[in-house]
Formats: sequence, structure tokens, C-alpha cells
Amino acid sequence: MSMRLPAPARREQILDVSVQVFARNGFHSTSMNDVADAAGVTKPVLYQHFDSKQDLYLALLEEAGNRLRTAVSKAVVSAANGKEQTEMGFRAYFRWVAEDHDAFLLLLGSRATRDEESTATIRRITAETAKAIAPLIAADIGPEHQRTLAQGLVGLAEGVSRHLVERGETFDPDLLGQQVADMAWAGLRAVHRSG
Amino acid sequence: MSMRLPAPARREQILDVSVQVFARNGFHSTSMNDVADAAGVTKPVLYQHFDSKQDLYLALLEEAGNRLRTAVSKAVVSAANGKEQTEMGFRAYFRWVAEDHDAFLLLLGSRATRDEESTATIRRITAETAKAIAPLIAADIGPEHQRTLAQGLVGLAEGVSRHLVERGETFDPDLLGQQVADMAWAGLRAVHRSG
DNA sequence: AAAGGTTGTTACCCTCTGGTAACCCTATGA
DNA sequence: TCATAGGGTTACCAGAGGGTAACAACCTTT
Repeated sequence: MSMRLPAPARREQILDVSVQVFARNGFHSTSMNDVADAAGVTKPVLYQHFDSKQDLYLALLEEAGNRLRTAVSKAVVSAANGKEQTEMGFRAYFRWVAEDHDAFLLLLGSRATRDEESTATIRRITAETAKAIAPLIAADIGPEHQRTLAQGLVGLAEGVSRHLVERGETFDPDLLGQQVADMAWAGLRAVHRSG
Repeated sequence: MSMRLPAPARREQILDVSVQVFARNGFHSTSMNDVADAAGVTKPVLYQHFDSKQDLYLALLEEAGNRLRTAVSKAVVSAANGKEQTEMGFRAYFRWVAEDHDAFLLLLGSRATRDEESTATIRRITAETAKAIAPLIAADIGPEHQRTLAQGLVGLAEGVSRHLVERGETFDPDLLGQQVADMAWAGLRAVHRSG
């Protein structure tokens, strides 16, 4: 039905389409036929570009994770002081959620299904995001504790996002980022003081 | 192999055993045969007590969720002022994580798989937990915003817990609860001020 | 000790779906 | 125009796993 495409273009199209399908239905509830249908193509075509369902799924996770990581990292690096870093970081996170909607659902939505390997991938991505913001936290507490709190901040952003996204509410990422950052920054300073 | 049990006892045993199996492997990677084996029994026995795999799984979620909710609610209610409520709430949460380990993994672990209905159940539980702590947040911001931040706090606790549990680190729930509560409380007060 | 309800098992069905072998169609270039 | 290569399809396999019908072992009650 759909036109013939050169291999690289087809591969891209499959990635584009399948991120939507997987995001909406989750891994297990999405069959390769579903993906193929959505792409306007038949199953074997998928296997010309990806070794397995897992392989396709992991490619999607990897891409989505990269976009998240780089967005947050860039934002944090580009800011001057801690407070600004916090604000920019959260803003970037929420902007990513708002713009890269399907990717958010894929990585962190409630329907995100995680087998052995996907779990590892997602955990790695989350951990790296946390690592990017860990320096925001006062270094005079143990590094373990520091990383734990960084994961907490990621969880904070995640919880807020999931709540909003799953209720279908629209939001201004910059405003939200600022508000959450205010809260987080005050919290971080408290940690600093209390050691 | 295992002894004959009266129906209610068998039902309880199945619940006890399957929460472990599901927590460890997730919904889709766990077959009813796996559950049956773990219970020392054969498949049809499971279907004498539960209508379907879904049904069993939802029963587990419900039980786990109840324990979480009541633990947090009780803790929050029993405290006097806001700061103490925050501390008691987080303590109760982390105590639940430490004690009801499998339940935590089942509800919120990375392998937690969520189809249509399970998603709804888990979201309900999380939302109710958030509702229990929403009053901690100053009422002079919009109720929508208030609920969003409450979800953020739940996410915070979740992120911290997941990080610790999945790294297999042991932790003192009371100490951790206090530390996280310090951070959260300072954040909440900041929200209060900035409106 | 026979009856009847309860607990449990064996053996099976059936669907779903990941994956593949074999073939077809279309464009291009010599 | 004919060969060739690469994109695409049809038709199928095979295994896994949810769910069930029929049967067997047990215990209790009379």
C-alpha cells in the first residue's frame, strides 16, 4: 500500500512509527504485526532492519534515552550557579516530556514494560541522568547519599511528569520547571546544611 | 508433593508465593505454571481460587497497595505539625519498602509490567498515596498544582527507593526517612513562600 | 463401609505471535 | 530486452502459555 522506500528511509520510518505504537500499548501488548501494520508494511520487512522485536525496542529506548540525557546535560552545563543549573535542568526535563511525548511514555510511562535487558537499559539512562545532576548536591555528604538524592530528584521529575501526562493535562514546561526547581533547590540547600 | 490444604489456606499460600514470583520476574515473564510450581501445586488449582492470571495479579496489587496506603496514611494522621507529618510519612514509606520488599517490587519495581487494568490499579494506589500527603502542601496554591507536587513527592520517595532496592543496598528506613523528609520539607516551605 | 463433597492431577486444546523460507514485483543499466 | 538486485509479500512453522474437561485421591459423615 505504501510506497517503496530505500532501506535507510524505511528504517527511520519504522523507528518513527513504532515508538508511537510501543508508547501507546507497551512492549508485550504490541505485536510485530501491529508495528508492521502501523508502518504500512508486512512483518518480514521489519526483520530486514532489526534482528528481533527486542532489538527494535532497545533501539527505540536508546534513541529516546539519548535525547533525554543530552537535553538535561546540556542545560545543566550551560548554567552558571547551582540554582540556575537546577532550574535549567528541570526545565529541560519537562520540555523533553512535553515535546518528546512518546519517548517519555516509552521510557517511563505506566505501560512501560521491562524485561531483563530493557530494564538494564532504562536503569542506565536514569542513572546517567541522575549523574548529570548529582554535582548540584553538596559534596560534603557521602557520595552514596549524594547519588541517592540525585535519583530522588529524577524520581520527583518523573512523578510530576507521569501525573500530568497520564491525566492528559497540558503544561508549560518552563513554568513548571521553575516551580519544581524552586522546591528542589530549597530542598538541596537543606541537605547541605543538615549534612 | 505438598500437603493438601483447606481452600482458604491454599488461597493465602498462593498469594504469598506468587507475590514473590511476580516481583522477581514481572507479569509477562511469569507463567501460571511457574506460579503453580512455586506453590508446589498444579495449574488448575490456581484456577480454583482465581478466575484468571489477571485476577490473581490484581489481587496481589490490591493487597500490596493497601498495606502501603494504610502505612503512610496512619503515619501522617498520627503526627502533629506539618514537619512531623512529612517525616513520619516518609519514614513509613521507607519502612514499607524495607519490610514489604516484594510488594514494592511488584508495584513499583522496574520489572513491574502494566497492562490496561493493572496500570489503572497502580495509578489509583499512587494517587491515593499522594492524596494522603497533599494536605502537607500549602493550600494557598491551586489544588491542581498541589496535587501535582504531591505526586512529585511520591515520585521522590519512589526514585530513592528504587535506586536503593535495585542496587541491593540495605538502609535504615528511619534515618533515610528523616533525611529525605528534611529535604522535602524545606522544598515544601519554599513552595509555600513563592506561591 | 458407602456416599458425597473437596482437593488435586493428567492430559489436552487453542490461540497468539515471534520468526522464517520461498517467492514476486519493480526499477535500473548494459 | 533481458538480467539483476533489492524492496516487499504470502504462507507458513513452532513454541509458549492461558485456560479447561475429565478423572483420581482423599476425608468426613452417617
